[in-house]
Amino acid sequence: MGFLDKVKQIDEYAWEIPADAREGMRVPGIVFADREILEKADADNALQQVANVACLPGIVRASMAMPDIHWGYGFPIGGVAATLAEEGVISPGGVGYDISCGVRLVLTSLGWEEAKEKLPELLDMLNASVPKGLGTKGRIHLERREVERLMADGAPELVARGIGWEEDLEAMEERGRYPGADPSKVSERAFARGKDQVGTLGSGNHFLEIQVVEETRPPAEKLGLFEGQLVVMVHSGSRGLGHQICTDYIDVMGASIKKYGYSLPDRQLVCAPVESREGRDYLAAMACAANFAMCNREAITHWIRECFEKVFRAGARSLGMHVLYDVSHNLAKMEEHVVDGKRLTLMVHRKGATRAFPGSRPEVPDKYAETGQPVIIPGDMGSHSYVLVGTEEALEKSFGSTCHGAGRTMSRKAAKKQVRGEELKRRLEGMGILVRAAQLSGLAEEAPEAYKDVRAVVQICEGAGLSRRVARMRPVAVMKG
DNA sequence: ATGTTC
Repeated sequence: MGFLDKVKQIDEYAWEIPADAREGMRVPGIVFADREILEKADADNALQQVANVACLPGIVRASMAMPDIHWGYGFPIGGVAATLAEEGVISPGGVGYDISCGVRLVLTSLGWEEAKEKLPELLDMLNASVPKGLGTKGRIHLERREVERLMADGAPELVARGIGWEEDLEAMEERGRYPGADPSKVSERAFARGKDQVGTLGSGNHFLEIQVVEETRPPAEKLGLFEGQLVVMVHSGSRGLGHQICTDYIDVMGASIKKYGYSLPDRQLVCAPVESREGRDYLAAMACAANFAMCNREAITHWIRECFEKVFRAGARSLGMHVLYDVSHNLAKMEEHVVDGKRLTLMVHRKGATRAFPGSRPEVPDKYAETGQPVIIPGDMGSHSYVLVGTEEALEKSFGSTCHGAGRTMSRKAAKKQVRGEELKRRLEGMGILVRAAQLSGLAEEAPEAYKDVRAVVQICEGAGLSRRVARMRPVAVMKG
């Protein structure tokens, strides 16, 4: 606490923590927020974390945070930090425990009016088809070598096995294959935790939701979105695999920190040079988790399509079940950016922040060259979700990044104490939202009141120019671990 | 987020 008096307002939605706010800061902090969010972030010690991250070796321009900022391990959730690829560091805490946690949106050509009668049947079938909850095993059983291939080669390998469609790859970052993955850098323990978890939802804030598109604006039509449309949102990550990889490399880098002579304000910021044995090994393992997470969401998509085919008695292709896009909001990526007029190769850490590139970037699929990259923003259970698109302004202001969701405002523990799962389920059903939860206590942790207002978060991102709203969806059915 | 304190 106590950073608020040092913060300077830059414009309506941007605040600067000057580089002299604490010892060791190499760059300022920039937080995209309104006053209310800023004050909460300070009370949460998250502003302090923004300032801490500004001390990382090789960080450029600023340590940033999106309006869904809240306290996290070392780095704030909602944080963006770019370090020089040659002289800077990579830090597992800047990616997070759930490596490549992300969201995808599966479209349909169905209108809500024609589909709503089938909703309970559909939800029950999805509930029976997609494994969920803590410690869950999946339906795909693979030999060790096969899992290694998924980690090394990503979603194309899964598609080659008949799970998912070839065209889905165009709707995934890196075409479903994060480069540089090396399964030999993944520990046996990480391997053991992840190997049976391909195609599982998980728990916590991970969910599968059926939603109805409520309001659209251009270029919605170009993205295949229309008002009244039934869509499916999937939020999941790399499960036990990513968690263990993060744990392993926090240990590895904790042991090597002295060797590199870094003095950091928080032990949780452990890191190693991008160009070091430890840094390269982490990135090779992180890439495995990224590929695993994309395969996870792709396998879940496969079962979603199967359920729709059974319930609507039509092929998934004729039901228009294309993937709009699959975003990862916990990842570090090597990207080129212009900083102070110089083109630099940077390691961009996004932790609870989403890449939001304009169509001009080579990373964006050709089909989105005109519209910009779709960004999928889940709200909390009782509220809306959004489709945004990336902007040129985001590239200039935030290394092409925007928010990732509403952001917690209450700890899981506090939410559990305050909300009863049974009551919440009834409340949501009273709002016309069907609920299937593996555990009612898990539902309570994710209660709407434990989150910020996603509308405000998205509005700030748009107001700051970091992305533009294209569609708003309301949930009609939610499935949680 | 997470075989929820190996």
